[in-house]
Amino acid sequence: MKLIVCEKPSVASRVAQALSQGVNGAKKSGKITYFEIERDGEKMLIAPAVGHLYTIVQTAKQKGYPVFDVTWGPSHKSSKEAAFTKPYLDNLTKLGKKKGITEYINSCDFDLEGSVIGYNAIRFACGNTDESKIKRMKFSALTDEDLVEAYDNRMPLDKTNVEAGEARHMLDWLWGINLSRALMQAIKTSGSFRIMSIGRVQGPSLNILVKKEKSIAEFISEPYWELYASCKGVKFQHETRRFKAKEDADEAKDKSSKNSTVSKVERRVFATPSPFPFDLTTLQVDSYAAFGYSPSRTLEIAQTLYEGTLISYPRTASQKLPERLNLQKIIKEIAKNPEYAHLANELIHDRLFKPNEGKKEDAAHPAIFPTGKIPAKSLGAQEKKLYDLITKRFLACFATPAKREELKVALLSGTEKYTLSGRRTIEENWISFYKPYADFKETTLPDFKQGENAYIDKFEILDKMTQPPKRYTEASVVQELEKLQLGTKATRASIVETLYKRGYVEEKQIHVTELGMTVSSVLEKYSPAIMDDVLTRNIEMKLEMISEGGMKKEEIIQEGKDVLSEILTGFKEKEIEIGAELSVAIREAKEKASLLGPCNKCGKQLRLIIMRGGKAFVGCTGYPECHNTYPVPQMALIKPLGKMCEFCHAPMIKVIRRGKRPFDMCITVGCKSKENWGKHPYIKKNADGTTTTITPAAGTASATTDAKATASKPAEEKKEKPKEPPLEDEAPEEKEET
DNA sequence: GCAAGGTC
Repeated sequence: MKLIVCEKPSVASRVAQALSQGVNGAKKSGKITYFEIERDGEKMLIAPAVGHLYTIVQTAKQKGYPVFDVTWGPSHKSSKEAAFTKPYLDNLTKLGKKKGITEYINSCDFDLEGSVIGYNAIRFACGNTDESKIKRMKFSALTDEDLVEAYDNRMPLDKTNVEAGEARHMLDWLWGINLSRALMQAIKTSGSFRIMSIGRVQGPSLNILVKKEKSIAEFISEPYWELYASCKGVKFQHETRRFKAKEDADEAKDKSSKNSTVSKVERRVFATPSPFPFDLTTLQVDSYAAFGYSPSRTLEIAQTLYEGTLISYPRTASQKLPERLNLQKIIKEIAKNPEYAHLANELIHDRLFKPNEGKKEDAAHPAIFPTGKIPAKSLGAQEKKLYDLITKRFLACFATPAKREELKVALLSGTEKYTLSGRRTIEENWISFYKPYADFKETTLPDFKQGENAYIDKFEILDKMTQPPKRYTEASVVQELEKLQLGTKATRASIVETLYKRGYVEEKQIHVTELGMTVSSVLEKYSPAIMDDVLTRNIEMKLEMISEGGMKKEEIIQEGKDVLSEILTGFKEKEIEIGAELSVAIREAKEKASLLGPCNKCGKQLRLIIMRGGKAFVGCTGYPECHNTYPVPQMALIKPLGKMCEFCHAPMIKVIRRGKRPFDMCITVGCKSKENWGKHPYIKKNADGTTTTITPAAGTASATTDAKATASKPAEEKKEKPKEPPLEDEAPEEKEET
């Protein structure tokens, strides 16, 4: 009997199908599905992992740093978030105990992580210590042919890949945990506490943002002038786009004449190719642009669609859709959906079944595509939107290039030349498939003829200032990280999220906070390697040496420990100094997180106060002279927004509750701004366990027995309560931090 | 509690 371990459930099912030639063989072990099939007269078990089932843990229970002794332990024991891995691990343990297993086959993705996932599952979960019994399958597509071939030609255990992968895990842990602890320890010496982190990817990611912050701070805005001539209702700009001195613009204007001639009319038709299929990063960028969903939210929604078998695997870097996916059939399936029938039928009618592919590839997965299954009516609003984006994008890839026209007109006015250009779409083609997500500027110019006399109605000089470099958004950082090959397609979004969570960065147009700047400068001084992507390059090189057999894992890890040990010693010596520097930024961050704005009674600052028991309210920094207070929602994370309510002019706060949509409100009880909230009924939990649905507008209440209602609130908040925020889907994404 | 990397 053979046991095949796969990286994830969907692959286990594919492998089973391919190797059994269609016989299902699915078995249930609790919630887990594994497969028992027969091949060449031999029984085979095919079971899924769910990514890593094991993680690095430290060998001894020790709190400080440095810590260098680590080993593997079950993921589910290390964090609550990994609880979902336990049943998969248990299932492999159970199957591994079966008698008569002669061969264990690692059938995970063919990369370093896949080699580690499968190997750890086989040795730790299945309990096999005989390495000669382990084999490795290598495939780059999940087709029957590829899988059968990979099985027939299975390789011996790829031990060097496993070792390289292990080294990656260890080095990341050692660098990350030790330096994070060093930061926290330094802060403790100054009497504060704060969770800090830094790592091989976080460091350079923060660095990218810090560099931008510095370039903005150093930027000196300079004035410049633009000169325009209005003619036939459109504005021509002087060929000198930016005048550095007002006098020069004035002079050019003086040399111009209202009676001008059209000196050039140039028309050019050009093709705009249809878009590439979505890889994860591109999906995240477009989803951010279209809906404002953060990259990690987009991945979450995509994961839901994938689990509902509406779209293919979303964690892909591929921009290719191979023919074997049976694209024609998918398009025909989509044509059955009234929402997309007109688009899909157009492709079918014109026999357009070949997509315009991009360059990027992914060894394990094709680009993201809809499966053709028609979504249920009950699909959530956000899921529906993302599905729409993915489906229209998919269809647009097959459509023909758009035709656009560019028109350039030049005026000769006195001795001066003015130009104007505009672009418009002549044939939409793929653009009509990708509406409303395709966004092209359409400028239609009035008719101009070469040599014609054109009268200029007026000249205009505009004062302008040069603008600082644009800030990154979450989506554009993810894109930048991909360019620099930092992190992976599946982790980049969460890395950026971590920087927010640590308070190193803030706002949608990303600003680095004082804390982020200080962390960056401290590490730049004591451990510059962690802030530089050279560390990643270096580690990648070393890993390659391990997997090619030129170096041993132990050597590389020891080398890392030696370098790190020196850095940590230096850090420890300066702990108090570093702590003092960081604590200035932390105090500032804490204050910023609690101050709301001026008190309407005494003019001092209002402050969010959290009592020992966890109860929160807004008080005045002028206490005890000023007794002004406001209630705020309990069981919630409250963040000052730094702006005032337009109705009552009291400070606004953001309310973030576990498992709910964050919302903004002012702190005034019964403020006019909350009137509209009453449009939606809210559910109140009664003392007896029943719930009451209240529609504030009508003032009526009806009892129901829905047990899953919102938590009850303390007494003084009840006045504030009949005002649930609007349930609009359009609210931009917010981070949950509770 | 701290990383980065898989995945439901």
